[in-house]
This record gives sequence, structure tokens and C-alpha cells, in this order.
Amino acid sequence: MEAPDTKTRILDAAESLFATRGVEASSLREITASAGVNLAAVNYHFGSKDDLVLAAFRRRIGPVNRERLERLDALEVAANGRAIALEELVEAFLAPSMRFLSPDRRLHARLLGRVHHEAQDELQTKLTHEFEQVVHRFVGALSRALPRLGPAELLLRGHFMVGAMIYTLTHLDKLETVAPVPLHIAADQVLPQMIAFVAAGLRAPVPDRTEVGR
Amino acid sequence: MEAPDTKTRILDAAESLFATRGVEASSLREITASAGVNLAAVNYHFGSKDDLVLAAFRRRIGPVNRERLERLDALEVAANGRAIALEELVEAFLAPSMRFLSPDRRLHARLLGRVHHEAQDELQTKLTHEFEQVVHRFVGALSRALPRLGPAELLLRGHFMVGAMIYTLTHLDKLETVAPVPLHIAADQVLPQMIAFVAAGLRAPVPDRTEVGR
DNA sequence: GTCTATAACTTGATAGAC
DNA sequence: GTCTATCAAGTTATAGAC
Repeated sequence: MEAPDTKTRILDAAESLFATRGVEASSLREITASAGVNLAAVNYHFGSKDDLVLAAFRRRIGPVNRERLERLDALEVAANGRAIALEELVEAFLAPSMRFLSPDRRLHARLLGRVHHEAQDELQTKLTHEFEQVVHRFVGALSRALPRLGPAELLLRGHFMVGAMIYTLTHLDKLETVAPVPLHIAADQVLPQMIAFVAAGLRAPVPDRTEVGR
Repeated sequence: MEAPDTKTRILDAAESLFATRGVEASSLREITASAGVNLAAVNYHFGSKDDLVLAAFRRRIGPVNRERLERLDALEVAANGRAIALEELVEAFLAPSMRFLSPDRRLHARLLGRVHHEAQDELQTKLTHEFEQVVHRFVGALSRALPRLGPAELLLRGHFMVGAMIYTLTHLDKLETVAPVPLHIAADQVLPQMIAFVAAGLRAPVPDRTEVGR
């Protein structure tokens, strides 16, 4: 279980730096120095910095989205045409990424959260494509579980869910810093709290539109 | 209403580039070219790039947090010792930043959302300080409105609220792109939907801890 | 596959004339 | 206050020896 190959060492070092400092702020020199490999190895193994960035993100996104779809498949098979409980859907979506909140995988969490903020131009396009199927399948499943919501309301609330998830992936450790009271939040408490929060939010009655017309 | 001074033109150009491309990816040359001013003007008026970044962020954060505190003050005076409705508290927190979702101020929204993702080191420290009072006051008010939640649950759920807010500030325009159905989301529909979602999420019963022990 | 050396370029910052 | 010119240091990328 020791001595990973050069390609993996570069990916690990890049992930760590991208996650903590950001992609733009991480130079190939820092990455290769941290990985203990030669500067030229990046271009040999990946082609360019952009391709390294893409590979680093894809390494984490792929398994998470695959598990989301597997869980959704399993739920739909088990439901056998009947309705799926909202909490189950939400858990199928959230749990695969929330696993990264365990202390030894916080870097993966931060990287995953940064996907949506750091990517630009074609990188953005390529990464967005990785989420297409997940978005399509879960939007469909959620709209069946929440037939009272119109399409705009549903998408907006799904958006809130994603926002809560991403911010938790990137900033959960900071929560303990910012807290007025010293406090420890157990990693395995986060997912159930988040499922409860999001499911209740998704189910909330549609607000009266004339009420907030200011 | 024409010809702002050099300092303002730099801030406007910097805001636009920081919001769209990010801080690290925006060079002083791009900023000054876009502002139509000389490269050396940045160092003359702001001292350094870091100080420009700080000024650009502070210009948007200040008024938003001031309004949050004013609204909370007003609610507490009106309540006169009695309980404040949860929806009112949530609106006092969210409304000041959500105002930036109007079409002509999307850049301000994106910049505000980036505060929490781009800042590093001392910049991070300085900007975090800008939020201290808001966090302290709203945590107090929310815990009085939600006496059933323990401190860890409350902070975690407040964290989810902040995540939903930030992601909406930065990515609302992308929601319309990603939507499986073509769709238009009116900017003034977002705030009431978000208040309903967040208030319901905050009020959700605390989940049974043994249930999700996997 | 790994290394050194270097090319070609961009970056933030400043000295000094106007 | 605004400009030009320039510096020193950093960047990605690559050619070519081993």
C-alpha cells in the first residue's frame, strides 16, 4: 500500500493544493515539488495544466455521481412503480458526497465543492457534462415525489439543496471556527441533519406570491 | 451621472472581472485596460492588488451587513421582548443580499458570493471579521426563535441557509441553462421561495440519531 | 520515464518624467 | 494624478540528454 506511481502522486498533490489554495493559485512548480517529482512530469503524464485540473476533478466526481445513480436505480426498483419517499431520494443524492466529510477525506470534499466555483470556459463545459445525467434523473424523480411544485419551484429548491451541500463540503471545518460557542460537529451527524433540513424545505408550501411584492 | 473618478472606475472593472473570472485569474493589466486607466493607477490609489481586492469586496459587503443589522434591530424593537417570527428573521438575513439578483446587479451578487471561496490568509481573516457581528446577532436571535434546537444543530442549519444563499448569488443564472425544460425564473420570486425553504428546513424535527448509523 | 536547461511570456510593483 | 519604461520574479511548456 506504499509508493504510488508518479501519475497518482501528482494527482494527490494537485488535489491537496487545488482544494486549499485554488486552481489558479497553485503552480505546477508547487504541485511537483509537493509530489516529489520532476516539473516536466506533469506535461509528460497529463499534457498540460488544464488537463491535470480536469483529471483531478474527474477522479472525485465520477465515483460520486455513479453512486448517486446506482442508489436511485435501487430505489426505483424497490419502489416498483409506487412513490419513493422524499427522504430516500434526498439521501441518495447527498450521501455519496457527504461521505467525504470524514476527517481523512476533507480534501476530497473541498475539491468536490470547488468544481462549481473554479472551473472556467471549456473546463466548465466538460465538467458540467459530468452532472447532466444526475441532474436529469433526480429532477424527474423529485418532481414525481413533489407533484404540487411547478417546474420553476422545483428547480429553485433543488438549487438550494445543491448550495447547502456544496457549502458544507467546502466550509464545514470553518463552521467550528466561526461558532460563538466552542463546539464539535461530528461528521456523521451532518448527513441526517441535512436530509431533514432539505426534505422539509422541499416540502414547504409554495409561498403566496402577492405577499412579498415589495 | 457620468464619468466616475479613476478609483471608482478601477473598482467597477475589478468587480466585473473578479465576479466572472475570479480574483487570481484577473490581472491588474486586464483590470486597468477594462477600466480605461493606466496600469500604475492601481498602486497609486490602492497600494497593491491585495488592497484592491479587499476594497472591492468591502464595497459590497458593508451595506449588506449594515442592512441586515438594521432589519434585525427593527424586528427586535417591534417585538418588544416577545418572540420574533422565524420567517421575519430569515427575511432580515436574506433580503439584503438577494436584492442583488435583479438583472442589473448580478455582478454584485456574484462578487458577494465569491467572498467565501476566493479569500485566502489575511484577506480571509479581514473579511471574516466583517461578518462577525452579523453571525453573532443572528445566531442569538435564531436560537431564541428555535428553542428546541441544540447549539450544534442550530449552527449546522444556519450553515445550510448560508450555503443556499451563496450558491444562489453565484449560480442562479446557470440554473436556467442547466434546466431540462426551458424556463425563466423571475428574480423577485427567489426570495420568497428561499424564505419558505429555509424556514421549513430550520423548523424540521431533529432526526433520530440511531436511524442513520450506517 | 525522468531529468536539466531554457524558451517565451505574464505577473505585480515602482522609479521618475510630466 | 497620470504616464512610460522597466525590473525582478514568477508562469507554462518543451527540446533534448540520459
